[in-house]
Amino acid sequence: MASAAKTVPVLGERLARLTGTEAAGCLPLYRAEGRKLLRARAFSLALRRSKALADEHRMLAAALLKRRGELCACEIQAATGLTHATVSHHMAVLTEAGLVQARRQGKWMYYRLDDAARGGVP
Amino acid sequence: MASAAKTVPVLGERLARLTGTEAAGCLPLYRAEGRKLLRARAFSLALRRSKALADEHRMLAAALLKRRGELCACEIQAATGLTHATVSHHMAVLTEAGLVQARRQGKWMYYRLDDAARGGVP
DNA sequence: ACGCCATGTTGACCTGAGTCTACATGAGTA
DNA sequence: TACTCATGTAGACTCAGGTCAACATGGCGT
Repeated sequence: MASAAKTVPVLGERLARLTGTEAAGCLPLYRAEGRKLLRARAFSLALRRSKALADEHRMLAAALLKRRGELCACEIQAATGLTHATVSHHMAVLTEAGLVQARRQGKWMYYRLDDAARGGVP
Repeated sequence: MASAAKTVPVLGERLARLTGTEAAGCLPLYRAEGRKLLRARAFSLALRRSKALADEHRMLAAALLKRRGELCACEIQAATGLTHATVSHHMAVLTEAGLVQARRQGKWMYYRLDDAARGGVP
């Protein structure tokens, strides 16, 4: 891009002035540190969990599970006022993020909060 | 809606069968518990924080701040590879959520992670 | 005062995600 | 086996939000 070719050297000079290092080398150093963090396993796990709890209804379901211990899908549907399809979608997101464990008993599906996820849920 | 008028009584019967309570009364009970949780201050705070960390670049900025202690806006820009406008927007979101504190020194703007926010950031 | 530089703000665009209806699946039951 | 019920899945729609270019603000030096 033309914008990248224009802004990047300027930013490099600013960083060189700020850190006292060589202008050509300091910019890739910052980028490398950022990319390394993005690839870390702990990073992607924390991001998945934050994204899973970044919805009002999912956070509500998690908070209910924290209080009640275990709830049926239809109970969560009643508490949230959503369609059963939407509830199923939300619970799948929470389960895939490792925040909720699902258990099937006959026709009913029971969910409970994973112990590792109690922090972050009010 | 016609859908609400149709699905709500059925759901009430299911819940009554599940909990052993009266069909007419148990559905509003679940809804009331949900609404009460949604209004709680701790709930909205936790939701704001999760939403603030539910973005790859904001989580990256928070993780960098956790390691470096304090960073200039242009350093975060270099590490994320974003425009300065986008970085400013993200840092405002983190600041409003109470996860990051901003400090102005001359022309530069320094950010650092709030102590209460270290959990949840990898 | 004037100009430069680092950052904040605005407006528009566009992708992603929450939501619903409709249909599919799977478990219990007659 | 056929029927019913609870839940999962697919596709479409809609809107919040991430992104950038352009402009505005505010601090420092000359």
